[in-house]
Amino acid sequence: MDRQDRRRRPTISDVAAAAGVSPKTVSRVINHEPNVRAELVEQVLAAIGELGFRRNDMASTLRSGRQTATIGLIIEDLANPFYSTIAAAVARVARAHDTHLITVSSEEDPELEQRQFLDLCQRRVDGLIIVPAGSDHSFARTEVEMGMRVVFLDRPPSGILADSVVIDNAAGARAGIVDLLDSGHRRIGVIVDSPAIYTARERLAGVRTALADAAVPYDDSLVRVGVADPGEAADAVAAMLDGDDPPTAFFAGNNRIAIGAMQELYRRDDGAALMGFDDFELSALMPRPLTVIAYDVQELGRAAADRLFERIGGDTSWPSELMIPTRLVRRGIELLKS
Amino acid sequence: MDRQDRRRRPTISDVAAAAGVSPKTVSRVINHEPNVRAELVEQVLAAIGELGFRRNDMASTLRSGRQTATIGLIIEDLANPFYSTIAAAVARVARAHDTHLITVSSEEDPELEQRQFLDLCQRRVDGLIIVPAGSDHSFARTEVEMGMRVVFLDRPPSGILADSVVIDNAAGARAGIVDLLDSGHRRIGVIVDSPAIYTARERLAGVRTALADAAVPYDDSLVRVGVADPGEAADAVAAMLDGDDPPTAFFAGNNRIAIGAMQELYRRDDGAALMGFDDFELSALMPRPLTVIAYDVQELGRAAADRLFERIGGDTSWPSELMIPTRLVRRGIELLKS
DNA sequence: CCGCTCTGAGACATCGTTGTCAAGATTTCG
DNA sequence: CGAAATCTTGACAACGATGTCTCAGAGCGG
Repeated sequence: MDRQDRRRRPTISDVAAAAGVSPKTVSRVINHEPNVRAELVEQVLAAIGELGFRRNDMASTLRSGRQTATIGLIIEDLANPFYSTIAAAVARVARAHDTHLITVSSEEDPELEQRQFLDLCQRRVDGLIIVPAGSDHSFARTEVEMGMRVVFLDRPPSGILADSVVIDNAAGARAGIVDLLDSGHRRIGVIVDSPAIYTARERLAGVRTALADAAVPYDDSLVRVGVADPGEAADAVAAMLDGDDPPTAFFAGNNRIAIGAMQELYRRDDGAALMGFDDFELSALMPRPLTVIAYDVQELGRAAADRLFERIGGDTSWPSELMIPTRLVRRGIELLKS
Repeated sequence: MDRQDRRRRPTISDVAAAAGVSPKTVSRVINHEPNVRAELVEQVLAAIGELGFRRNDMASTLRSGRQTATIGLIIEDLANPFYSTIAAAVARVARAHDTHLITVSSEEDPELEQRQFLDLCQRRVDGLIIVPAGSDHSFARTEVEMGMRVVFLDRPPSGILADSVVIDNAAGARAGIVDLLDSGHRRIGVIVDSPAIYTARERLAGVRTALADAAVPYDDSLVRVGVADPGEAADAVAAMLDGDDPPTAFFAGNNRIAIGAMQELYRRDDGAALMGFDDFELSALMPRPLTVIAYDVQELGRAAADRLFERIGGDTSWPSELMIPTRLVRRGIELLKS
């Protein structure tokens, strides 16, 4: 058996010839158009089976001007559970619309993000969901003007007017702080990521609102921004605990920070309360159970995909920003007193 | 601002008109073909920028007969970390080949799997990686004959001759049993999934080989097949422990079984040794650390993608079956003596 | 100054499919 | 029974891009 001799793929014309009809009639049959004699339908179907014909979707799309039934998703890294959960949710919605999903990773590189975006536009996807890596998306403007639908996920767009679906970061952070205040804490150490990051900014804003509402003074020595990894978070916790009038509770602005903070508290066997933001796989299994501001990651992806398909379906209303609510998940804070 | 008036997407002819050249010349410019006067190149590029032209890849592919620079991946469920890890690995390889990846879920439904497969063929992807859900893939034969490259992942194909990349299940299971035997265990309870499943079959075969090599009789009362979930696994463990001459060690054929077995042993505070197959996120954090036969899931995806791109690159050699080795990861079995 | 090669540019056909239109065949119904 | 309505079918062009071919003009040797 010679594995080289691959038959040429039969075209609609080959089928037509085999069935003794015109190409157009074959087209009618494969598209289930009415008004074809039953006998001819049989012949055509037989020829299709015989030859193993399969319509070339690209040619079909080109000619008919129909949608490509493909959408794109640009995320930072598919190996990250946060993003793979989103991808799965988007894929599920896409399938419900008989649409395929092309997922690409931007690897947090704004330049790559832009290349991937334009690439997918060249493929004429019907729409794009993008978790922004860069901070300027004006490059997308031309495409949007020419009909590309774009939904921004987890972070709002900049330099362009478009739909977005984000978590209600401010409200979540606020609720977390309020909960700590309700437990009687007055000195709360706040550790967040760089304010260059949208989510960090929003969460810090929520913290300030909660403190202001409770008339608790905002103490700069109890706030540390720009913390990027667990190690730095641990250091920040240590520094605050070693200061005068140390905090009795900590608010960790994301899960990496929560892990670092937890480690330091655990190491010192310090009983301070800890509130995290972002739930994660292992949070229930940390050395001490961790109470967090959680949200439904699937919902995030689903909502963005739903919005995108509304657009694809013809919705031309003004761009909207949809906020996914957060909820406080309490996990045995009492254990922290041990 | 009227959000309805989306400009028609400019075509190569529009650019040609704007630049005062022929469409072919525009084509030459965007494809970096030689022999175009520098002055004209400038004009064309200016017109492209002006109009926001972006080549229609579908039309380009259709005419030139080039590849679509897209591959497909059919998995069971993207939300499952095993599959998302594979998807990420495949995507990485694809990107290195400037190729996009369409990932679809078969949801373990053989019929859906077939539909998805044919769908992707219609899109003329350059190749497909498939984690088989069904047990007969002869439907793929026609496509393969007509040039579609297909690589089977994690399970070999049936009803068709094609490349596959699988884990060395038999050798892994064998190594696990040998390890238990070396620790002095002679009565080993074996619990595996349904033999209808390739991996379960292979693993059981590996177990038998190891026992035979060590001249340990194969005791039917110590083997339970067709165990599908943790609950059943726990029951199986219980039944064996309650029997005459109970096992001193257990071999769990997959991670769900390991979890169930672990729960039952923990519940009874039974000190029997436990060996799992498949590593998983939490295995280091189980009530007791779990020793497992592990393998590199990323490597699995990477190897399959590499094979696929070899094929796409023109390799027409006889189909191969590549085996990914396993390794034994020991995690404080001594703790089990507690 | 002639014939030659080589370069740069466009005309045209074509990839595989489908929208449009027109023509012949058939049915319907007054 | 004949005109109108309907059904079937195919010819043709076109979607947007590019491969092939042709041709005008530049450059060059003798």
